[in-house]
Amino acid sequence: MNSQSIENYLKVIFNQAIVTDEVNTTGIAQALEVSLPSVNSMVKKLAGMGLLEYEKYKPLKITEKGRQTAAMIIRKHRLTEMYLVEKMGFGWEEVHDIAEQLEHIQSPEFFDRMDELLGHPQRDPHGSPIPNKQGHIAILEYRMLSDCKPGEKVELKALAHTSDEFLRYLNSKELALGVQVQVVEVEVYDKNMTVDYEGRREVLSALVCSKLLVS
Amino acid sequence: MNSQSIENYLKVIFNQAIVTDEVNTTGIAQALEVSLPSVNSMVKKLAGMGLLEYEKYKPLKITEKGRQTAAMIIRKHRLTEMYLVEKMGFGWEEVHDIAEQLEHIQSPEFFDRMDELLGHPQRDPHGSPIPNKQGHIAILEYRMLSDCKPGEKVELKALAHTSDEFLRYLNSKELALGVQVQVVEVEVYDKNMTVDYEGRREVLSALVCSKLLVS
DNA sequence: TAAATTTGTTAGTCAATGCTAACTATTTAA
DNA sequence: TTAAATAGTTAGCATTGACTAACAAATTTA
Repeated sequence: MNSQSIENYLKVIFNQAIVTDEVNTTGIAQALEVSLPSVNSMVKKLAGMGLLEYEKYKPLKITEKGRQTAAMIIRKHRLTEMYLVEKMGFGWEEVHDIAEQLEHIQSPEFFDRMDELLGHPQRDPHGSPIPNKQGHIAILEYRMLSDCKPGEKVELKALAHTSDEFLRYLNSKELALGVQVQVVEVEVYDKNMTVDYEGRREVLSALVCSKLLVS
Repeated sequence: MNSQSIENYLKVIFNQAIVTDEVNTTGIAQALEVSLPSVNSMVKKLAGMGLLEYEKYKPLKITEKGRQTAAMIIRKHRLTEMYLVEKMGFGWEEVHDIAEQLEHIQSPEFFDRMDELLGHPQRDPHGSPIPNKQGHIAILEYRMLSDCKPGEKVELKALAHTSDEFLRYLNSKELALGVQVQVVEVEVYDKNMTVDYEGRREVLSALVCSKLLVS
C-alpha cells in the first residue's frame, strides 16, 4: 500500500543504515536527488508510519518494521535482476533500471514465481544477497581484492559497486563472477595490481580492486 | 513520459472508441471508477497534448496520435499477459492485475525481449490481438458461438469478456482457446446451447455463448 | 571559544490528480 | 413541447510529493 516514493526513500535509508547505523538527512537527499526539505517532510511521514525513529536534529534510525519493509523491496529488486539475467538474457549492466521499476509491482505471486523459476537464488547477478521472504539477509563476508597479497588465488564473488560504467568496464576485461583470479604483483607506489585470470594478465587500479569482492 | 494516470485514461478511451467511434465522459468515469469532474479535467489535458479532440458538450474523438499511444500501452499489456502465461506458468485468470501494473514499465528492451522470447505472438492468452510495434492491430473477424446453428463445428478462438469470474467459470468447464466445439441443440425459449467438446456435453447460457468467439 | 560552515527545519508554494457542490446543456419522455 | 432526467462543466478544495527562501541548530575550524 506504500507509494513508490515511500518505497524509494525506505530503500535508500535501509542501504545507508547498513553502512552506518545512524542515517542523516543529507545523505538521503543526495541519493534520491531531492531537496533537503523534501526529505525532512518524508522522514516525518515515515516516522509517523512507524518505519523510522525521528527526533529533531538527531540522526535517523530505521525501526525493525522499516528494515523488514525495505528488505522486501530489495528482495523484489534483486530477484528481478536475477530473473532478467537468467531467464531473459539481459546483461548485468542492463538490469538495474528495469528492476528499479519492477520492484514496485504489487503482486507476491509474481515474485514468488520468479523465485521458484530461479530455484530460490541466494544472490543477484552482482553477488548481492537476496533477502528471503522473512526479510532475513545472509551476510556474506567477502574480502576486497585490494586486500589480497601477491600469490593469492581467489574467486570473484560480488561487487561493491554496480554502476553501468563499472559493469561495462568489467565486461571489457571479461571479469565476471566466478572467475578465478591470481594476484601476481602489487605496485607499492599506487597499489595497482597485476592479476592473472582466464589465461590473461591485466593491471587493475586500486579503485577497481577495492570494488571486487572475493573469497 | 506520460503518467500512469494518463496511460490509464488513454487505454479506456481507446477501448471505448473501438465500440463506438465517439466516446462519452460518463463511460470513462465508470470504467476508471472516478468522478465526472476528474474525467473532465483529464480530458482537457489529453486534448491539450493532442491525444484527443475535445469540444464542450460534444462527444470525444481520439486522434491518430492518441490511438497510436494507446496501442503501445495495450501492446505492453497483452505481451505481458502472454509472457506470464507462456513463460511463467500463470493461469489466464491470474494475469490481468499483474499486466495492469507492468504495462506502465518504461523499457522498450524489456517488452522487446518478451516479444522475442514468445516468438512474436499475434494474440494474448484471451485471444485478443497484440498490436505490433507500429501500433497496428490485426482485426480478427470471429463469430459469437451464440450465432452458430446446431450441427456446426467451430473452434474457440477468443473471448469477448475476460473477467476473473468468467475465466474461472470457463476453467471449471475446461473450456480453453483451441477447443473444438460442436453445437448440438439450441433451446428456442432461452437460447441455451447444448454443446459437445473434448468428449463432454455441456449446456451453456446465451450470455456465455455470446462471449465465446469462434471460427 | 567565537566565527564559519554544514546540517536540519519551517513556512509557504506548486503541479498532478483526485474529490464534492452547484450549475448548465442536452436528451428523453410525459 | 415542456418537464424530468441525464450528461457535462465549473469552481473550489484536499492530498501527495516536490520546490525555494529563510532560519536555527550542530559541528568544525581558525
